[in-house]
Amino acid sequence: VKVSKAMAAQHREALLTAACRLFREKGFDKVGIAEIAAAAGLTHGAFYTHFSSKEALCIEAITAMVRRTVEGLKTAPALDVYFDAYLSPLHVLARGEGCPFAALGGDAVRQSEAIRTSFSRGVEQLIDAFTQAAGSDDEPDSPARRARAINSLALLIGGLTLARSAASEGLRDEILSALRAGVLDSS
Amino acid sequence: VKVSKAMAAQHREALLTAACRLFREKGFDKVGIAEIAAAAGLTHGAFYTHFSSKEALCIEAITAMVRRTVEGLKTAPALDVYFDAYLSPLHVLARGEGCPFAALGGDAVRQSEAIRTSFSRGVEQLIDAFTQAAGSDDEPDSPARRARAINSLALLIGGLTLARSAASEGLRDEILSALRAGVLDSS
DNA sequence: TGTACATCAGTGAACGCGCGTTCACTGATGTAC
DNA sequence: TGTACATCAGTGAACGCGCGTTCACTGATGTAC
Repeated sequence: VKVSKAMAAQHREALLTAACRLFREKGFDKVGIAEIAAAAGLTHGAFYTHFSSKEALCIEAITAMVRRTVEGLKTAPALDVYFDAYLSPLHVLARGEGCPFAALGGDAVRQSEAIRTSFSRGVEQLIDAFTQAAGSDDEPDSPARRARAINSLALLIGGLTLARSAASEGLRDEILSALRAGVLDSS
Repeated sequence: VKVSKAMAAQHREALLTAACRLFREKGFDKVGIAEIAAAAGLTHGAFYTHFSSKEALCIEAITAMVRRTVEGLKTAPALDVYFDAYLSPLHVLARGEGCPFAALGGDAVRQSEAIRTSFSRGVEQLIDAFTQAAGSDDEPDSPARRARAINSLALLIGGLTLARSAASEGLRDEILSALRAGVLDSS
């Protein structure tokens, strides 16, 4: 059942989009090719006409998620709004659409070297983007500013991880509140 | 091949110890029963005379790792020494012996409800212990002090996750340095 | 513009593999006499 | 203290299952005439 080139390109995008969501929801290892293909409305066999292997998909998915995250940072209205949205119950629940670094940071370290490398490149891009977003426009990028950006990122990622580990809403909201208050102090 | 009760108890401990190390190194899903049993010097069949299932082992392992982490916090000499050790290249590399929350926080959320519950209890205990460790002895536990403890934990866990994601030593050490400097400011 | 045909996106059966778990069996332990 | 025997920790083959990947096949696409 051949399909028009436009349709095929759409299928490829659908596979990639589904992978980005499912990987963040369940981790790289707990998502199968068949599941991703089904989410894109295809069967598992079709997957291999678009990607050479699961590893290749992982790498493309990481690149895509990082790109979107970095773009989101660049177009963010104000950093305190970004912080509040990041440290919100909504973000805690919406793993599949949320920060790829919080969702997959622990996972990526244990994958193949190619995946770790592409994830690491993502971290570099994230730090760069955050350093730019966190400074005033006239001030030049300084090591101190970069260090502050790294601290903020660590707080956000660690905070979201902690909040997601909380089984009760009470604990979750206490963690989120403490972090939102804490972020204000350090900025 | 029956074995003395003392030997059997030793084998149980060896299974639990091996599981704690391997889970932190590879995550819950990428470690098999056979691998854990082999690390303890047994075959996979013997595993089931000590634990009813892999899930039961995961829960016991989480409890054991949390207990040790909390004890380590209570007997820590000084908090800034603890921070420096936590944010060291050694801790980045020694995943199998390091902080279970940084190693498994992202993983635990995706496991069964029983595992998530026991992990969440661990987070509560960690926050309690850290709140106690971070305050001066005369001052009573206040909500503000608890909130500061949560912020410190988020910074440590997020920072270690970021540092572990770095593929190059340069990036890793930059992240660790930025965090060690940042922790001083907020304490 | 119509027709004949090569291309190739998608299908679904099949593969080898590793997993968690079960179970009949073994033989040292430790107890009852 | 010695002996006979029930217990049970440990072994290894076997199970069902889901995984990533392959491949012969299908039939609509899009091109060559």
